[in-house]
Amino acid sequence: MEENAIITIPNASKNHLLAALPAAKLMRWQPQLEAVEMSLGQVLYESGSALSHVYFPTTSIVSLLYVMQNAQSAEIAVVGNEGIVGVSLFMGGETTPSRAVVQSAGQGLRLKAQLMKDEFDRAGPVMHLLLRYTQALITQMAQTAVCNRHHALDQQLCRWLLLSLDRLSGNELVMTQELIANMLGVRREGVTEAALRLQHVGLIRYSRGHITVLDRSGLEKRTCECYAVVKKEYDRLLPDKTAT
Amino acid sequence: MEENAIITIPNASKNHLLAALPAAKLMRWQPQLEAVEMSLGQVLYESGSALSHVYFPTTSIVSLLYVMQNAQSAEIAVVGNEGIVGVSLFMGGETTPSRAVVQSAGQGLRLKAQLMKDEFDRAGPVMHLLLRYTQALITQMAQTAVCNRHHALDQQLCRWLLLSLDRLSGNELVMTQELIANMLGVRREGVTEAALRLQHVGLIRYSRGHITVLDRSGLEKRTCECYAVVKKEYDRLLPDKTAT
DNA sequence: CGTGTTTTGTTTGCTACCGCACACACGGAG
DNA sequence: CTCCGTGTGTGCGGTAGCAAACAAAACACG
Repeated sequence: MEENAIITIPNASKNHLLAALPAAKLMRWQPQLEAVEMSLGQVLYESGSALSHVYFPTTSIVSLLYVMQNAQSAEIAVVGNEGIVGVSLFMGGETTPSRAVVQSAGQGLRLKAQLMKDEFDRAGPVMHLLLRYTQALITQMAQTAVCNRHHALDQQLCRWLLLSLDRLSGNELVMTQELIANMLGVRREGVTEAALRLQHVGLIRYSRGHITVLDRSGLEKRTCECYAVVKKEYDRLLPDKTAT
Repeated sequence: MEENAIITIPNASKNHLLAALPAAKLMRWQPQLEAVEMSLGQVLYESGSALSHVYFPTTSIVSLLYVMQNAQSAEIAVVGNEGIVGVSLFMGGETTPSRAVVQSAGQGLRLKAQLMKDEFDRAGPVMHLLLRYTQALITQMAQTAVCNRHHALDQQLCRWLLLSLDRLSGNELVMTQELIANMLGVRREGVTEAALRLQHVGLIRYSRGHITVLDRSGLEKRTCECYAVVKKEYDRLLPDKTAT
């Protein structure tokens, strides 16, 4: 269960949420923040199980997804270096019906559940920051519902690529079509066809689990409004402090 | 804009959230709670606009829905006498990209935005109650996304009827198929066909905007797991105080 | 170098839902 | 009673995504 390799360099705050903390607060947290390596497919928490830690991804991406009784799945939201995994901890429910899975391997930091709760219950700026993040997450979920209802697979794939890209640096994703299909809750063949279409118009290049985005603005043109709605809401609720 | 008829009987707390407040707290709130009549189709808040009040439905149902640029829509979640409309107020974002529309006419209570914020910022039991409610709402949204992805219209209709029924008393809904179609984000004809199927097996009776549920447990058997997941989460996070 | 595995590409029906067009039918207003 | 508006039922062709089966690459490794 505790298979995370502990890294000795507590890779400061490449996580935007941590970076947005008051400097003094962050200093106080440093000793408690534990750097962890997150491997592809690793489950951070299971549906209905209590959380031992909250996670702050830095170079990894985590998917929140619901797995149905018949093993079909659908992504609810995605969390990367802009956020935190485990909001149900401070929201008061302790558990959720969804599962958190590492979708793109990389590093992150984690904090013991009790410490997170104590800090939240101080009801200071940290709490308000976390709540604003949670609202952004809510918007992402809402838009996922809309997108699932109305938009074609091509557009959804573009949205998904863009959301993932925003949460990593670089323009390459390590991700098989099979994996993407699980996230989007569609057939793998459907993803193959959609990806081929994107490839033929020169937006991406695909090769055995490696996607290179060649034309980001082209993707933005091709996707549905859902991406922009979500992006705008994250930018509004969590302005980038490093820009000041 | 202020078209709500003010009722003189401040119909105490048929709203479960209000009922779950500490008695002393509720007493203090009473003078500030304004009873309002909510009419079918009334918009409580518009996408992106600031909230003047939060609403506690008592005998009404409110849909949170997203309206796309091309005027298609999809319901994100539904709020009735178990909840509150306007969580973005205390979550800190002030606005959301969705719209709140009265889906079933009836009464409710409302509270001025500033009062709600002040109370929330006390960081006491009220805050924790509201956050637990918000988490339940999150689950509903997540499950809406899953349902939109994977389940057939018949099952979604059952889920929707049950969710609405849980938020009202009685076994009748006043609701045209056109309206339901807008909520589910499907064609009106699709709803007609699904409703006919439910009618033929004796689960409901439909007549010009009036749906009578004849066999509730039959609906529960026919719907997808999404309904149970959401119901269970509401029950878990917001245990019914009147039962004690 | 060959063999097995993983990942991607292709094909053939099939079904649920869409978009459109139109028929009907109930019920209130005159 | 008749008319008209709002709801509801139906039929038709079109299509996106499904399910299943299979082919073909790319790679990994003995």
